[in-house]
Amino acid sequence: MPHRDVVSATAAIGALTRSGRHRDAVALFSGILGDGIVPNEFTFGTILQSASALRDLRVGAQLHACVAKLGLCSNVFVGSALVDHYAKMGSVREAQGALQDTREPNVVSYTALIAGFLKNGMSGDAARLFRCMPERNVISWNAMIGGSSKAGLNEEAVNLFLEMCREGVRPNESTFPCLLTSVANAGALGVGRSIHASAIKFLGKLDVFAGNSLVSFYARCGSLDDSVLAFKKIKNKNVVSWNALICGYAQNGRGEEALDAFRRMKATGLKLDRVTLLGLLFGCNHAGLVDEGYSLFRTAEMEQPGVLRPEHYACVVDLFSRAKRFDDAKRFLENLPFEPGIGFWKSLIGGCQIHWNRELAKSVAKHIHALDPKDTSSYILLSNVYSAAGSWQDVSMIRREIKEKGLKRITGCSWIEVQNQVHVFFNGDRRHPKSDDIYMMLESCLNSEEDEDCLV
DNA sequence: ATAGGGTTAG
Repeated sequence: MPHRDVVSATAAIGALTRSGRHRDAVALFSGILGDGIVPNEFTFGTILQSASALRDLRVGAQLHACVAKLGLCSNVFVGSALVDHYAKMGSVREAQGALQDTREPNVVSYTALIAGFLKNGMSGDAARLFRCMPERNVISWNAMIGGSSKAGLNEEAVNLFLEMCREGVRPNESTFPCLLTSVANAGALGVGRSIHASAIKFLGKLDVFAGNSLVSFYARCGSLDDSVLAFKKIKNKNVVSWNALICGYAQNGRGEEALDAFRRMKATGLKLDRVTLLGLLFGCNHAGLVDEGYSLFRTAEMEQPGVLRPEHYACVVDLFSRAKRFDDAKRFLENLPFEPGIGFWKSLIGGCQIHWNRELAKSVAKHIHALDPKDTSSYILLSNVYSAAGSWQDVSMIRREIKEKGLKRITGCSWIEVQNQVHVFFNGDRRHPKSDDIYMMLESCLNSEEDEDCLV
């Protein structure tokens, strides 16, 4: 059916965009141009979304040219759609240009650019623009909170949320998913509990998005009971809800419970996806359920080969090598349907470390250094294998090599939350204000442990 | 009889 006017054509394009048929939307747009119908600002608003979804800069540029020819660049509606498109494509400069072309940019235009800044690692620019934009609504706050959270600025995300509440802006259901993820990243159980309470206060009931992040948040903070409780409260559980639960069990070393949750998930008629499988394999890994894990992998390989990704194969290598089944690991590695990346060899060398397999570790380290001469962790792992095996000469050789090549190791850290304050510690860290007391306590703990050993 | 910015699981 041909579209006679721009209104019905725009409606048809919009329907295609919303149902994810982006190629068809673009084709229909070209069609109506051919029919001599002149698109309006709403037409561009919807078709630019399809261009973003297709990640097609060429289509975007053609649309922009078309906008310019029609003299619509200064239109605020078209302008914000262009800003959004360029921001989503990672072309921040063009997004800024589109905002400058807009005669009277509004809260939507600014929010689109702020989201673009954050997505492209320009959080400073995002914050500056956010502070000076003429008007802010809940969506702009959500963009800042979500963007900061995704950029790893967890504390910033929480502070923004508090500030938003102080300014009297009511959070909505989109505020909480990212915020809870940030709090989980920070491991701040107490802060998360208050945010949970505030979500209930503002929203009454939580939707599946907030519910899912809550399940994951509690699990990642080690509070599995609360995680299960949050899971039970979700009305329309989807695969993400189950994944949050399964991964929570897996991360806390509860492999059997992860498997059991998976059985219940299947009973509801849901199929596993790549995250489910990853969580299950991870859970089996940490609980030593080698055969169970491998059989899950094989089943998925037969029934849903589409979900398999290199990281699943890497998990299987991990599974075998942790269990000291190096022959199985090597055979599996030799039969991969793709070239193994560096992570595969790292899995294997990790197992070598646990089981003191010096010879295998040496040959695996060669593979790793061939793929990435700057990889520090494999040097460290290799030196750990040597020191576990008592080959001190090899250890000092590796240490010298690390030093000569100027490699930096990424230091692991741990943290603890006390009264809503998260305290972070690195190895040998003395920066904490109560460092002396902490080390004194640590000494006395270590000493009493020794005493116990003596008694035994 | 059309519409724009923000959301979950590893």
